[in-house]
Amino acid sequence: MDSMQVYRGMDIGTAKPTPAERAEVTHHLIDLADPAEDWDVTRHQAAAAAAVREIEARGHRALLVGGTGLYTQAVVDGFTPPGRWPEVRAAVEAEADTAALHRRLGEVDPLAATRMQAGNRRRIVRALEVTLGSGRPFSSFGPGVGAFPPTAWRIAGLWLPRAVVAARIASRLSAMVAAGFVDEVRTLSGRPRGVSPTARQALGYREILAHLDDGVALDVAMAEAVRRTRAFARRQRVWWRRDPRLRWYGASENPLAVVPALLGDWGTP
RNA sequence: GGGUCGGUGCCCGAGCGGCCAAAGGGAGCAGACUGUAAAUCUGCCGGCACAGCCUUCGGAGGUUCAAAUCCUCCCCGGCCCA
Repeated sequence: MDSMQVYRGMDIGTAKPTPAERAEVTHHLIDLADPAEDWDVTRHQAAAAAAVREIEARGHRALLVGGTGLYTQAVVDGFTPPGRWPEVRAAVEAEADTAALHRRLGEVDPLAATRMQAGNRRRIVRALEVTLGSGRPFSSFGPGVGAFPPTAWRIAGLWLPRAVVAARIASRLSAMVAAGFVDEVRTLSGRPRGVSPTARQALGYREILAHLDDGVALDVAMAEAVRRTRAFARRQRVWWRRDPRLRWYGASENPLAVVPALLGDWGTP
């Protein structure tokens, strides 16, 4: 349920499970959207909820696998993200000074203002959009991502030495390129409907698009993709490290080494 | 052998007498986060007994109140001539 595997045609670069793997274990939340569409937490949450219902109706247990912190936690904790107010947003966007926007947020929703960093324009704009658009403070829509309420889900994290993670990221990308990643992106960018802003920022895709469209050398693009993927891995660690409900499982080299311990903990209901 | 351009903190790379422990990237580290989240954003980043002190800008000398910045020699690279 990685956030980018929902896109049809984005297979190699998202490490989408193969047809053989999917025949063995049913995977959900895959190929749900056209690359020209935007995908977001709400859609993701709805799709995940539907999948879980379906799985449990079959008497099975659902496994939520993925590294996108917000998306996964939105499912686990049942976030209820507020709606959208495009006109309000446009008006807010007109103010170029991010610091001024943050001050404004401090006036209309002080709590929200403390929850986000003064330079993070994207988040500040969204909070203002919601507060001004709905007439309710953005912060009233939920306790924030640090509440960690009790949950029926069991949460596990896989922890590998950083050098191992780095090496795996680099070799994984090389393997993807060898498997035709560049051609996949070429096909994608040639599509008449284009690639949505959300889809085009996927790890590896953004860099290969830059190679294809802007003449960035392939090796430079790949190095950037590796760099950004490592940064993402770091953000995954940071996201989950603060969640006291999560239990880490460590392996020194091969992540599969963790399976026995995991099954040991999960075997009993 | 001659000429020339260069050697800067973990890496790349600015600086070109004082305002320089030295711009800016990268890496690394620590974080933020309820509709772009594989996104976006913040802090730290020579050492220490830390409003100060110490050790850094290839090496050794020198000039100066003061040098990463100027001079001399040496070492090491790139390019050009031989």
